[in-house]
Amino acid sequence: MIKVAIVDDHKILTEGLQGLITDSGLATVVGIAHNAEQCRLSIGFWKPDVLLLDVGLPDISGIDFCKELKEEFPDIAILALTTHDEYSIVRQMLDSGASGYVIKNALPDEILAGIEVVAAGQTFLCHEIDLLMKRPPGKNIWLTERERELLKLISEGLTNGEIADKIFLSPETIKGYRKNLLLKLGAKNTAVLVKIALEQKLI
Amino acid sequence: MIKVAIVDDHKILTEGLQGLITDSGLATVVGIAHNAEQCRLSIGFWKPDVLLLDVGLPDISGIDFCKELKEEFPDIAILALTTHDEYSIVRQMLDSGASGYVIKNALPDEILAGIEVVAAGQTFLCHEIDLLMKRPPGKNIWLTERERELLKLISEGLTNGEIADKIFLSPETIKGYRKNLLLKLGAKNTAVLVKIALEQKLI
DNA sequence: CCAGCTCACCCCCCAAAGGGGGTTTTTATT
DNA sequence: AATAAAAACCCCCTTTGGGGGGTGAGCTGG
Repeated sequence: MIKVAIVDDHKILTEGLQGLITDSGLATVVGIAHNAEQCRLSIGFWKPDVLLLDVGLPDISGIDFCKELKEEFPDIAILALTTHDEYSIVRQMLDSGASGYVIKNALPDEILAGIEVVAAGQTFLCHEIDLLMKRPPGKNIWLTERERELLKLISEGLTNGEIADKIFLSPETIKGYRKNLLLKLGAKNTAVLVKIALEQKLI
Repeated sequence: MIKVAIVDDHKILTEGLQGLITDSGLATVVGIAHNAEQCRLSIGFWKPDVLLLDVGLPDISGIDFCKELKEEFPDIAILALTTHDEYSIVRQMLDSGASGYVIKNALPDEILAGIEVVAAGQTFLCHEIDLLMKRPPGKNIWLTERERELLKLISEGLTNGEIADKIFLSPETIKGYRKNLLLKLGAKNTAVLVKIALEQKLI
């Protein structure tokens, strides 16, 4: 029997999930946490095979928490369970060591299928996310470290000069990055740039 | 016995909720819909006393749907159930006729309490939202129709001149609005303005 | 009735952003 | 060894934005 632990701050959802998983006969729920801290304290006792992990935790980003868990417990398969359907989030979760990704409005069966597949050591994406990840390249935006950093500072309202001072680069360089970001995201100006950045959760 | 219907696209959550409500003995679940269209078709048969309504429906905005339902069925008490904890969303839901507002990570008991209170014709806000709404004025941002319109156009990348042409005002007037928005939202420039607008869900 | 708000309008001035064109060096990946 | 991509840098020129002032009409609620 597959041992599953759930980390999600929506109490109603975790209860629903627990019922769903238990009734399926596929797995047992060995533990539930409503934030990362609770999970850290208990996961050693639970010893789950699969961890259902929400991305929007109250205390820390699910992406960072996934990285952290994978370092300490590389044998636990992590299945992301979240509302976010943006390429950037999915990619970051998978890069952080998640074995699968299921969105919350998927069919209950998909979650069970996901648990089964990742427990077997394979990768699982729910239908909608699978389609998303397979879109023609260019449709899904991906930025470099530097670009993401710049985008963050721009969205915080820093001017080219201020950014230059902060990260010890020439203002002309910042200008270059800015132009490139406008091009990459297909934005007409800073307003649209910030809008797309937030909508696509690039920062 | 209070008759409750649920409209939410998260199937796992609706199942969990159904169990929770049924087990409480407080109410019965007379129907579940996963989008607005399903709800429209069935609500006449269900005749619920209380409708649990998600704000993030796949087909239409929960705010608009709430307005629509309240016009056709003014006797049904609507209890918003959502992840959003932004002032603007709460206020718009209440203005649209919702009798209560509960966030999804509230305790299950709060949802039951909410159902009971709104069924009795009163207003209910879960603890967190109650605190939010009672913050000192000025802390919660509220914009006029015009300001929201301008903010939307700005975030779509239109320049003052383009906006002026579009809504038949002088570019200088648009400039005035822009200055005022920066002041009201405490933004340093357009980048921050758009960021706050999206974060606070003002548009 | 008048204080307070919204909406609309106007001026000047300079800093910042955006469009156009470039170059070089480092660092992966094949 | 060759290619490609990322990272850093540079100049010119025009448009847009943001800071500082200000005006007046119209509506509303104490």
